[in-house]
Amino acid sequence: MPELPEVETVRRGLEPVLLGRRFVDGGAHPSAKFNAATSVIDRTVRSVDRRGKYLLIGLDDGRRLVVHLGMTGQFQVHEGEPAADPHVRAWWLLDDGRTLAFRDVRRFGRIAVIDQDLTGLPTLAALGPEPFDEGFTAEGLWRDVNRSTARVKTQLLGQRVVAGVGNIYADEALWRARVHPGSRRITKPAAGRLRRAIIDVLAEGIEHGGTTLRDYRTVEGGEGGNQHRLDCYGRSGLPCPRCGTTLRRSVIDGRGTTRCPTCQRR
DNA sequence: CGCAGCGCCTGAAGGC
DNA sequence: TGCCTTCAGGCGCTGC
Repeated sequence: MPELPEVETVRRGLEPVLLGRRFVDGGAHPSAKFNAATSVIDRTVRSVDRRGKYLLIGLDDGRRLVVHLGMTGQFQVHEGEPAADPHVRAWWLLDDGRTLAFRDVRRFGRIAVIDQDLTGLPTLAALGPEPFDEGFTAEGLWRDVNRSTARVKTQLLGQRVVAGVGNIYADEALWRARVHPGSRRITKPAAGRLRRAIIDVLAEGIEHGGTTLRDYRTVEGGEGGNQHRLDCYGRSGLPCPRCGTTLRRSVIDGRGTTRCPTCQRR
């Protein structure tokens, strides 16, 4: 499941491929989730950015091509024509002869073209602070989490208190900060630890090229390396790396969740 | 306005 | 072996 580190790794792979290139042809799955892809034909790429889990490809007419990878979305670059693949939902021929393909088996991804003000995608416009920006503070995290009655993990997944965290990095950050994922309120010290943990697990995820559990691939087609460094996510039944207690899996608001029963108390 | 709940998708894994 | 069921989960949408 691509989260901020995976999307950032993809962004870094796309940038050298796309910067300055013009889309000279393209095609898309007829679904409204993908068919905007063809409206960028004849446009030139001016920037390749990321906001939360969204990729923002800036165009020479001021608009942006926005791509969300969903659960199984991946980009591939081919020299010339790509091989036939029923899971490719959109493709673009570039002016250097290469082809960029967006492949998404489960079709949870989404492609849109929006104006500069981002209002074309309300969820994007409403995202919380980028975790690496100054605007993401312990004070703000404490205030926002406690303003709602929802569980802290659910709020992290909601993209409003901070952008870019998904199920893997939520479990990792909560474990590292020793915060119970089901808590509805957190103390100021806990908010401070959680902010630090979120920033660190995401930065380490980027540093190691993202977490490949099944579908996630880099633009070059490789796997990430962060799956070998997880302390908590997906490790139910194994000992907590900090205290040795057996990690336990449960379901919180419908999301599979792993935590340490000793380190992460309410 | 906030939020809970459901639906979207399909391949993999588990049960019998 | 093969069929069937369950699960994974980010986010859009609906309705209270």
